[in-house]
Amino acid sequence: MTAIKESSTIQENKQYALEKCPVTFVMEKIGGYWKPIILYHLSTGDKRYSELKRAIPAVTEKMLIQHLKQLEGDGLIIREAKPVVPPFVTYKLSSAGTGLLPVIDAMAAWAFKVKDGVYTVK
Amino acid sequence: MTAIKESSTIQENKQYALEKCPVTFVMEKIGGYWKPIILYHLSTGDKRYSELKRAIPAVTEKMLIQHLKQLEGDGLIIREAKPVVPPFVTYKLSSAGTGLLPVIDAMAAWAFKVKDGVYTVK
DNA sequence: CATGATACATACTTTAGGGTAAGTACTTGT
DNA sequence: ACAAGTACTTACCCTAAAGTATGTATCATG
Repeated sequence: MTAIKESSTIQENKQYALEKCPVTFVMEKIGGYWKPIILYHLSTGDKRYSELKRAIPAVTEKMLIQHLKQLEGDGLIIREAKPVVPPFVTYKLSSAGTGLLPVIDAMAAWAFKVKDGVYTVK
Repeated sequence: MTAIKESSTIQENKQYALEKCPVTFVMEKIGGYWKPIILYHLSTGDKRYSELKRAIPAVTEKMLIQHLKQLEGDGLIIREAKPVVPPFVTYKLSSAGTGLLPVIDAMAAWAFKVKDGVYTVK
């Protein structure tokens, strides 16, 4: 989680967009590169950290926890750690995270329409 | 439109994500900072370039056309230029772009639920 | 006694996206 | 003759997000 410069225009614009545009607000939450994928994997049930890692082989560990932490910080997922060793940590969707599933579904529906040639894209 | 390095891992991962995850495919299309906002403004009807500019005062001209070109290139919007001087250019949603509106709506619905305290986020 | 599995952390580098500032071409209005 | 409005373009800079590489703690097992 990188430090942010409050003075930069990009941050001011971010502010503007967040106030003016609900969509941008959502993008802030699920815009990270691997976030939608993580959310998708959690939509099919709770997963351990290592399960997620194996499910998404292309992501690095740094990116995985970074996004998990952000999603947790944003209240979209819930982390549960059993105080055992070796560690046993599970992640699951919160109600807010579950509420995002219709968004994910709408996106997937559009993408599949594109794939099926209903729309001509790119 | 910046040149991209084909060799970079980020591009490889992009490929992976695009194939594996329909949501990421959508993000690619509407993930630009001002794209959702542009789409939103076009959802209420055709707009001239200058109208969009005035409607979104915080965006710079460079960003505005850059994103308009990308959206046009992706087939989400249609550009119509009348060969007159001063120029008269109109942008409107394509059918693919219109098909994205449910996604936008689902996002907005979620954002408003968060605002109304239905979910606890951040 | 050292290797593997668990779930991370941390220092450093790269890259893509976004922003700034300025210029272009053509015509109408003052 | 000069500013203003139209729709861009182009060269350069800066930053946030992504990636690389390596390290940590604890215990069980061969």
